[in-house]
Amino acid sequence: MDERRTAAIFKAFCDENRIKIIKLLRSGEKCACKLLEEINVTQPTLSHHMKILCDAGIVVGRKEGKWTHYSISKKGVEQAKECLAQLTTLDAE
Amino acid sequence: MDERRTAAIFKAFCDENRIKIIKLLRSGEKCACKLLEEINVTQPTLSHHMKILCDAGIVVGRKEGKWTHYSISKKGVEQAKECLAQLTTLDAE
DNA sequence: GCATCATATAGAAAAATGTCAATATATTTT
DNA sequence: AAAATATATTGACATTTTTCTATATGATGC
Repeated sequence: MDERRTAAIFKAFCDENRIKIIKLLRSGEKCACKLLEEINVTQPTLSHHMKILCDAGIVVGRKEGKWTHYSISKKGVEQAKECLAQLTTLDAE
Repeated sequence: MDERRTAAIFKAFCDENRIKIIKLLRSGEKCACKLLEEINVTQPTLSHHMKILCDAGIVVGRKEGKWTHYSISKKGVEQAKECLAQLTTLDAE
């Protein structure tokens, strides 16, 4: 995995508002309007953060009518964990 | 773990130069001057990144005479892994 | 003590990121 | 079709981060 992609993945976790969003999604899928009620930013700012979280692969959005439902991506989380493990494992000597 | 601390931990992994530094340390402890040879930044910039990595707990510095030897902190890495796991595990229903 | 080497700190400039107001798009409802 | 609702995009501004130059600190060797 290249450095640029690794950085993009972990950008999901290096902003306090995004961490709050991820924590909210631990209890299950939520639509953007529900998330908006719970974090103290405007709607365009939330939309911006959701894009970064989706680009990182940590969150997925599911469109249904006029709503977008967001949830934590099990697959994305696994990739992040693997990436972290690979990055921090010492080389065999 | 609070959001501010979580963000500080993952800041270690969201800059391309810091990821390069971590990768260099996978082969074992290295002094700052050795790292400086391998990444394309000035000495004060390297020093700045090393501070962020140390604050995140991912890297530790060991002073020996005029050198500082940096290495990956097994403990810090474990904490980061736990933090990531906790953050991304769905709540029990 | 003075010169040298390795690293850290201070301060400024440049680049990236987070934020908001305004507006666009797409869907549903009336 | 028009109004209302949910979300995305645009563009501007503020803050934060990254980077540099210059300088300071601290250790070693003469």
